[in-house]
Amino acid sequence: MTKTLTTILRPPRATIVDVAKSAGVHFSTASRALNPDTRHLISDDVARKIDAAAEKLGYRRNSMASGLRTQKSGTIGVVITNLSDPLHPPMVSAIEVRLMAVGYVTFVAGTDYKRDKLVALIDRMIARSVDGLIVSSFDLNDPAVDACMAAGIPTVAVLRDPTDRRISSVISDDVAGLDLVVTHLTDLGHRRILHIAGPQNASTGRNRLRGFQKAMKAALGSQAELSVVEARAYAISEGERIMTAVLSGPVMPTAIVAGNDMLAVGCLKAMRAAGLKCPDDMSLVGINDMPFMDMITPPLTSLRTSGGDLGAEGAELLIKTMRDPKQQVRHLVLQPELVVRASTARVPSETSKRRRAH
Amino acid sequence: MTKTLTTILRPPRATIVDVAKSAGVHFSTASRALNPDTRHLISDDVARKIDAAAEKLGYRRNSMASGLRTQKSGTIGVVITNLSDPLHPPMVSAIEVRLMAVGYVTFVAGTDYKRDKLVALIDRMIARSVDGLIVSSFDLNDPAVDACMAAGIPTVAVLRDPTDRRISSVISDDVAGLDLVVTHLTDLGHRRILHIAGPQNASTGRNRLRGFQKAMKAALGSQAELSVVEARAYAISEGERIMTAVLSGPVMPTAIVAGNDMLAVGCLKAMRAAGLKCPDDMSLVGINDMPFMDMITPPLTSLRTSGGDLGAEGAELLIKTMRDPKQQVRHLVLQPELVVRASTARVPSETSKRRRAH
DNA sequence: ATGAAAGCGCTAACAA
DNA sequence: TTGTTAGCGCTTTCAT
Repeated sequence: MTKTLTTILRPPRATIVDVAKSAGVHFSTASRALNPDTRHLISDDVARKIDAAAEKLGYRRNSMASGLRTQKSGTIGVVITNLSDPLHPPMVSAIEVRLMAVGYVTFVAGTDYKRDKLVALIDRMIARSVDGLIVSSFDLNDPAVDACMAAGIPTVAVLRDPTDRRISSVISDDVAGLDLVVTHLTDLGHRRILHIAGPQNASTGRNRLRGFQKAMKAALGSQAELSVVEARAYAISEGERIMTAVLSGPVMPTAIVAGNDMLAVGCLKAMRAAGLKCPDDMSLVGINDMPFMDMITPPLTSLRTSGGDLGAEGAELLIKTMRDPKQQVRHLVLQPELVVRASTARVPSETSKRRRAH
Repeated sequence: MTKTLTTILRPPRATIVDVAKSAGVHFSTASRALNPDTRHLISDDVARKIDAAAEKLGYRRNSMASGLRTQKSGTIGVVITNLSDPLHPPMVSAIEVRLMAVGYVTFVAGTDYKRDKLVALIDRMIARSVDGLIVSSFDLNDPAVDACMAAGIPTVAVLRDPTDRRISSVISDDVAGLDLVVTHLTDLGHRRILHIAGPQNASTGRNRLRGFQKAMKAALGSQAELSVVEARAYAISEGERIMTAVLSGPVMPTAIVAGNDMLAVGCLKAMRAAGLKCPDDMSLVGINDMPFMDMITPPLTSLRTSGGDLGAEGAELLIKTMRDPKQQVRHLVLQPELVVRASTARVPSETSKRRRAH
């Protein structure tokens, strides 16, 4: 009478031994039959008998026991900065769906842009023996990559390229994208364009800034008036803070290229607060084309990067790397697309400005 | 020479035996020292020696081995409908953060509102020996609950109440919330109010409809003109489809209460397409107050339910249930708050309507 | 094609 | 306080 009430009511999970007994075979035979990779070693009718027994007993392989033996957990860690940035959910979903299809489950966790949280999370994932890691929060030359490598865990960077030659990455082509953006704006007559750059320790921040500078030079040559301010984070509040400062400054840009949509939304708030009309007084472009950016006022012109594609390609790359660890390091660069909406307009001429002042 | 190159370069993870050897103690002593619950059994200096050895070797407990032994995996399954509904990320984050703090990691997966995906996911989570489950996609009287109970897994429902007496839940008080909404609208003079109800197999859909009807009767008595149409899903496309149909119908409501914000956004799109102005021609209220609802045009009046609170309370409840399985089943009901923005206005009088027609 | 046996790394009951 | 031992459920090598 040592068993608890619940144990009596709910029989413990069936093991292969139970299945084997019920089918009248040795448990290792049952193990082989129940395992796709070894099933061919077993005669058809015996295998079927074992299947029947397993079915009858509601057998499910104990993943911890098999993992302990095989040194594979069947789990993948997904580390992102912040689930609440709308770019991430489609990415995470795509990763999850793709990996689920090949039998993995995913641990998802967010770092909140905190370096030490990233390190702690990766450590935890390693302790959990994840079979692979997808990380979208590496900084440039991030030391956290070392931890992954030291643990020998196949890792791919998504949305960030830590520029570590040991790991594959999938990113959006920010340089090409910024060219699209800048060309769009200069075509509309803008010359004084301000870039609110993302954090420069993130590859996105750097690449976009680089792309901006390159495109400005290409479009305007020496005429280009390059002005840039660096945001401390990809956050609405940062966009708001910076834009507020800019608006109280001496020289006003005619267009803003925000480092991402969150920053753009912040800009919009600041403009609104200052009584400035977008795009009449100032044009604004975001990056990522997050959900709902078509619903805000004005609908935001943005560089579209499909989170789903990023995630799917990242998962694919990880699967390849896990299957063959000698797999060559690859860097996928997806092409973004400029979605022109109503936040960008022809630069206001001095005359029209005067007219509107009435 | 059987070892592969990588194995030679990267020594296998240190085990408790390695630590024990290095510290000159028996491995079970090391196990005790390394385990918070049993550490007090070990003398301080020996424990410190073991810590040092563990540190030196970079020891990390093998969670599969210890899980196999203790029958606890240290993992929690989180099943939601759809990560891309902006209500969910804050909820998931809150869950993750709270559970992480007590040592769990979370598997997150989405069902896409598909019944069979829910069943498959739960099955998979059970196979993975999750120690607990948080599910926000149960239908009313969902048979999937049986699977959780049969497996003896502590489970809590969040955002949905399957009304199964065996499981705890955390939901928002929809009846009280709808009363807030309806009162707001009737105070503005609205009488012909249409409710676009969520799917009636979801508790949210039902409770909101019930709350709507009750509040309408309470506010308008027999005057109440109750009209309701049921959406097939909480999706923008559904809101758009339904609203389009309504707008081509014979009798026009003066206000819409959408089953959630996604439906509301759909409504807005349809109104816009039909050249109708919100709120001048028609008022609109959403539910959930998702992120960015303050940025759309017009800023949406919505019933705020904090995804973060829901998640945090759900995690709390799960932790309690896991600690003490005999814990009484509890149903938490959080109070929503009406956030009045610009999508609701005084009902247009016939005269003002005529005037605007010029 | 199947059976036998060892062992993955850990925890916990029992002994000393 | 520490050591001994068994065994969680599974895969896999070796033997038959």
